[in-house]
Amino acid sequence: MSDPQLVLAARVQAALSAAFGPSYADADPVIRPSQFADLQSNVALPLAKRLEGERGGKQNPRAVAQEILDRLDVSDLVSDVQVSGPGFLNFTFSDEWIAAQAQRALADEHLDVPRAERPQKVIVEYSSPNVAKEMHVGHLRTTIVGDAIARILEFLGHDVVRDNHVGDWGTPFGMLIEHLLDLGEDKAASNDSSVSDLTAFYQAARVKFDGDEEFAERSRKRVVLLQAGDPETLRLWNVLVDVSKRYFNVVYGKLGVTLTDDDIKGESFYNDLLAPTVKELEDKGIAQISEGALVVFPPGFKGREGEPLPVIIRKSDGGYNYSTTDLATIRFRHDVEHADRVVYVVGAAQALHFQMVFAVAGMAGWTGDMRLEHAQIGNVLGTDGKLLRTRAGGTVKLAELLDEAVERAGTEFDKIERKEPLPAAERADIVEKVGIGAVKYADLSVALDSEYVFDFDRMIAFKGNTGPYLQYAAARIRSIFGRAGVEPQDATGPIVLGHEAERALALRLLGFGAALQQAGDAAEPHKLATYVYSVADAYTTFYENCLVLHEDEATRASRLALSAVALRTLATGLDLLGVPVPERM
RNA sequence: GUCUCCGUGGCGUAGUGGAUAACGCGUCGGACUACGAAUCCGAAGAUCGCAGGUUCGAAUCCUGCCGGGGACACCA
Repeated sequence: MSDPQLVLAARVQAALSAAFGPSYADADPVIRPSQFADLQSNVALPLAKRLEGERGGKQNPRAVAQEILDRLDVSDLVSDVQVSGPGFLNFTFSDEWIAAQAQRALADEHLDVPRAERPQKVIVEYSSPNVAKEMHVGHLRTTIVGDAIARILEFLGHDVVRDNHVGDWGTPFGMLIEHLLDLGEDKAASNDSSVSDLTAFYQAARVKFDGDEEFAERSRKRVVLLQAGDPETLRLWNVLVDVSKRYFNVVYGKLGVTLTDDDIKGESFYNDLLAPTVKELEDKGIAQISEGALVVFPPGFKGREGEPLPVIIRKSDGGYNYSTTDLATIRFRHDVEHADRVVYVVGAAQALHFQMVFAVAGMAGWTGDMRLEHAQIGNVLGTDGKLLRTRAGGTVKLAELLDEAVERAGTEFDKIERKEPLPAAERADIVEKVGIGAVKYADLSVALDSEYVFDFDRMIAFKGNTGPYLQYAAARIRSIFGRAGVEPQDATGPIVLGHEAERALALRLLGFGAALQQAGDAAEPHKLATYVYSVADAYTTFYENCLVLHEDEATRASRLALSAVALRTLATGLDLLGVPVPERM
C-alpha cells in the first residue's frame, strides 16, 4: 500500500491507540491536505476535547499532538514532522519514500491502487432510454456519468452490474405494435425510415391513436394481449425492441459507452414480478385502497395541501405503473441479485419518486443492508438557461449533438498549424475522440447534480480544464517517448527525485488511489476529473522545469519512468471517465 | 403551500468541520536557436446571498429570511 493518506492514517491510528488506549484505535485520524506540508493530521484538536472528559481538566491540543507524535513511528516515511498551529501535525514525506512508491506504481499494472478488501456487488442503473423513442440530451448525462461510475467501481475491485433499465413496457406499446402492423413489419427488418426514424414512428402512432377510434380500440386490446403474454404479440413487440436496440447501440458506439445488450434489463423483465410484489405489500398490511387505487402512504411525505402523499402501486383501472416496477426491481435486486449497493443514475426530477419508493421498500423489508442511492443528474440547459432545445423548440437528438461536436472539433483542429499534415484516417480518428471526449469531459468535470449550460465553444476549447487539454497533455508525454525511441512500458527507472517539480508530480501521482476511492464511495466522477486535471497540471510544471531527454543517463531514466507513471495515470484516469485518448494529436 | 437542490472574483466551477477560500475562462504584463507555445510564468480581481446559532475552528452543520431551479395521486 503506497497511498500517502492511507499509510499515514494507519500510522496515526496506531499512535493513538498506543498513547490513549485501544478505544482510540478506530478514531478518524483526520488526514487532510496541507498548505504547509504534504499532509496534516488534525486529530489532536477534537481529541483534546474528548480527553478533557476522560482525564478531567483542560487539555492543550498542542500537548495532545505532542503525545501522539511521541508514539508515532513514521521515520521511514517522512523527512519532517512537527506540531504546528493550534495542534496540527504536519508531515513532509521524504523524497526517498515518494520515489519508492512511484517506483511501485510504475512496476504495478494496476498503478498500485489497492482493490477493495471487501468487494461489493454494486448495481449501477443508468442510461435507461425508451424503446421506440429517440435518445435525447437528457440521456447524455445519465449515460456517461453512470458509465464512469461503473468503470471506477470496477477498477476499485467491486463486482459491478451495469443495468440498463430500458422503458420497454406499458400502454404505448399497444399503439406502437398496431402501427407497426399497419406499416408492414417488413419495414422494420429492412430498416425503412418509417420505422427506424423513431420519433416519426412514435408520433405517427400517437396521431392515429388520438384521431382514429378504431385504431385506439385495437391498441387497447393489443396492450391486454401483450401483458397476457400472447406469443404473436410478444413477437411483434420484440421486433420493435430490436429496432431500438440497434439504434441504442449506434449511439452507445458513438459515445464510447460500455453498455451492451446483455446489460439491458428493461421494465418488461419485471412484468411477472409485479403481481407478487403488490401481493406482498397487501399481505404485510402496508398497502391500502385510496380513491380506487392501491397505494402505500410512506410516513413523512406530504402533497400540495399537506395531505399524505401516496405511492400508487396499482391504478384504479387495475394496471401497474412505474412505482410498481421500481419496487419489484428493488425486491429482485435484494432477494435474487443480493446487491450490496444500488446506484440509480437518474434525473434529479425523480428525487421525490425515489425517496418514496425507497421508503416503501424499507417498510416492506426489501432493503436490509442494501444501500440505495439516487445520483441526481442535473438538467442540461441551453444558453437561454432553459432546458436544451433545438431552434425549432424540439428535443435535441443525442446522435446529432454528438455529430456536431465531432464536426466542430474538426474545424478547431484544422486551425492548428502543423509541420506535416496528418493522414486523413488518423485525423478523422483524432477529431472523433476530441469531439466526443470534449462533450464527455465537460459533463464529468462538474458535480453531477448541478445543472450546466451546454456550450460547444467552452467544451472544445483546447485550453483550460477541458477534455482536449487533457488529451493533449497525454499526447505530449507520448511524444517524448517517441523521440526517446522508448516505449512507456519499457521505462524502468530507477526513479530518483531531485527537482521540486519532480517531487510534486510524484506525490500527486500517488494520490490516484485516494481520488478513485472518493469518487467511487460518493459515486461522483467529477472528483476523479479534478484529480486527473491536477496530474496534467503537475506534469506541465515538471515539463517546463525539467528536461527529460537532454540529460545524463540516470536523470533521463528517472524522468522517463516518472513520465511513464504520469502517462498511465492520465490515460487510466481518462479511460475510467470514458474519455478516449488519442495516441497523437 | 410542503418538500428538495442550489446561491463562492466579471463569467464558469472546485472545495473530506481545519491554518492565508483553489482552478479555468476573460482582462493586463511576460516567455519559443533544447523534449509539441494546443504550452507556461506573473498580476489585478471574493465582506463564500443576508442574519443569527453550534464549535477551539464554518463556504461546509443548524434555524430564519431573500433569490433561483425542480418535484408534489393513478404518464414513465
